[in-house]
Amino acid sequence: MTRVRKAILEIFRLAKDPMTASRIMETLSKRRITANRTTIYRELAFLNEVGITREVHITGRGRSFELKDGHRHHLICLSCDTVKSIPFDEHLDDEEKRLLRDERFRVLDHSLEFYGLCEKCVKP
Amino acid sequence: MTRVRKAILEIFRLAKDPMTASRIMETLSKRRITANRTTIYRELAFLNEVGITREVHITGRGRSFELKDGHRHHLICLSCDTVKSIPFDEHLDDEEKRLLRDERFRVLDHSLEFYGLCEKCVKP
DNA sequence: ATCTTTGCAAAAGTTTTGCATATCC
DNA sequence: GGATATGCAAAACTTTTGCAAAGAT
Repeated sequence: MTRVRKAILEIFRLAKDPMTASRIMETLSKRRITANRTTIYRELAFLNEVGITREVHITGRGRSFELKDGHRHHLICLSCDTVKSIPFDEHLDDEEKRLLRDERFRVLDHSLEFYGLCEKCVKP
Repeated sequence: MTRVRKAILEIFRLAKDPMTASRIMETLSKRRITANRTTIYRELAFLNEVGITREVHITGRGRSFELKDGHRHHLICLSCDTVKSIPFDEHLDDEEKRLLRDERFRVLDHSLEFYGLCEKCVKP
């Protein structure tokens, strides 16, 4: 458990959104923590490999990462650009079973993002 | 309907996978069609804006694009790296209704990718 | 002492911008 | 002719690589 790793994990803990490499760099420098770009990319690769984080792709934000916890899906507001993470949806279990049966595809993981209007933006 | 646009649309028609900008550039040059990088990025942006294509993100492949047709979801094999597009799954309608009711989030679009093992790779 | 992480410099890869020219209808 | 598309050069941004030094257990 090293200096940079600790700092990055702390950022992930506080983050409400999936974080890109460059947002992590910005956040680190705001906190006056120096860390090289290379180190950050390597750390992100490491955290992914060992299964602490997972990769997320949101249109318009590029490659991002988030902690692996119960929140697997995302509600992305096209108007205010906020991202809300929501818990796993059981509907997909049925679909995954169907894919194994009909397509003979064994699902190991999935990624699901909803794009639309959040509560604040849907009203006005 | 111009030279480059026609060529790119033809590539999308023949493509079985979502295509990245650089794969489109490679394909064009294989066919001895000259087109500038800039033009390709602008053309991809245009096709997206007018709704002919849509953006797709597949982990390990970066930003890709595909024609908008009935095939909205993807089965991505983690072993042989092939991508199969499959039709829309109605299970999500229920989930989208639930999100409107419980989260007050109005879904306008979504992105769903399954990662796992395809028929060929699941056997051995 | 050994294995892992870090920094640095440099390269490779991706995407965007501004401006001038060509093409389309 | 006027709008739109294209090419070029350059810049900005993102990610990776190789090697040497520092840090962790």
